[in-house]
Amino acid sequence: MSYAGDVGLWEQTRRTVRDDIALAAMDLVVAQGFEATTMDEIAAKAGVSRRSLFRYFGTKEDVVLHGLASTGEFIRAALATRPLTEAPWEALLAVARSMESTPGWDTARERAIGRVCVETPALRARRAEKHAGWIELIAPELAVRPAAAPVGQAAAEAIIAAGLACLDVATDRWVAAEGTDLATLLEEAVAAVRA
Amino acid sequence: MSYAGDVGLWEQTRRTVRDDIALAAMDLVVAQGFEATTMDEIAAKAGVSRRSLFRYFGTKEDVVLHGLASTGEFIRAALATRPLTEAPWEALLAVARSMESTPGWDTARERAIGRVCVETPALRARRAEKHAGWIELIAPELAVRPAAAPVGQAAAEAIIAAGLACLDVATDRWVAAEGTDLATLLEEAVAAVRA
DNA sequence: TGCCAGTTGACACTGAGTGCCAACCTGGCA
DNA sequence: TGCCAGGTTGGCACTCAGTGTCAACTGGCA
Repeated sequence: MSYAGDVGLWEQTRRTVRDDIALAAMDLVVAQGFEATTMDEIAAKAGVSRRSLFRYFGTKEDVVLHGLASTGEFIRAALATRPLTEAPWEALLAVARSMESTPGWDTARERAIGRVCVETPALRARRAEKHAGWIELIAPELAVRPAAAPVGQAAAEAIIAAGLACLDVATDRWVAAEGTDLATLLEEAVAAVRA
Repeated sequence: MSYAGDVGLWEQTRRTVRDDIALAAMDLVVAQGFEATTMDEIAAKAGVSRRSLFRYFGTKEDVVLHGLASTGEFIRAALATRPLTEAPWEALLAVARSMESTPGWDTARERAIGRVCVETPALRARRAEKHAGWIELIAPELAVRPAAAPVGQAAAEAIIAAGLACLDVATDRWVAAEGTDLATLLEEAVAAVRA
């Protein structure tokens, strides 16, 4: 297991280039929309060849959703730090609340991504696909809690899937209405589901 | 509001052609996989031009997921027949149980679609997209129940989103393991979420 | 200086999806 | 019967996402 920093100069450079590309792409997409932005434009703006762009990101959706790449692992890691006695839903909500105050969290950027997702079916779909990947990643971490009465793998998957569904509903509302914060909307959605 | 039959000869013919295309596509996809099947092959097998195929179905995913086209409306209509005193989750589960015994339900076909979805990210994504569309369709119907204590639109959306997430988890397990029926797996998932 | 491994950019190709247009029904009307 | 109007079909050309291939480049190392 390694920390983010000790991966050599090559990997470090690659990450910087990835971030630059994602940033350039976001500018273009916010300005002209996702469909109207071509990979050629993104490549040109990022100062990289079209072919290299496709080596950094497999699909156009992935460029815009770059910010979500490490979120699944973040949630899993954050979940591992919660006390084992905590029940699944409480642990998940605690992790969600902690995200907004984590270093690297950028509310404006998240909202921009959310907005683009709302108006672009292809991005919503890809985001859902990423969420599906998180389920398998997080479920084992959730299944062992609470230590006294562990839930099964199937139950853990269902809870996480439902939680992410609540997150999607909350995000839609968060993007649409200025003012309320995301964590509150998420808690309301979860409360409705558990009622 | 009109019944399925009274839509004129043209529309009837179109529907038949659509069904034929979807059937032909399913044969090819089950045999060779989704990615390896081209729209040209589907068009050829269905005896229609490539251009017309794209007029019947906007995307390749839609051809395979044709069976889900009317499911959202089916759920909404079935929900409308449930007693208004029933609580949201109970009404939804009752509708789900009723689906397997509805005319037109084909377990083998549903399982085949589920199997293809499991192994094809693009199809999972498109299916999730369809589910998202159902939420807006069904939420108003759910929000008015139970009549004594109606839930808000936001709460209704959260419940449906969570229910569909449970359905996805249940479907994955249903496809993977022969034997158990889908309704039972769904009930287990919902029970885990509500615990 | 020359070798090695990984990266880059150019080119060509496949396949999804779209706009356009001419040919073709089909039902209504003189 | 013949003609007209609206909608359907199929062919053609096009854009764009995504992939395979290969030659040229780059930094580290003996």
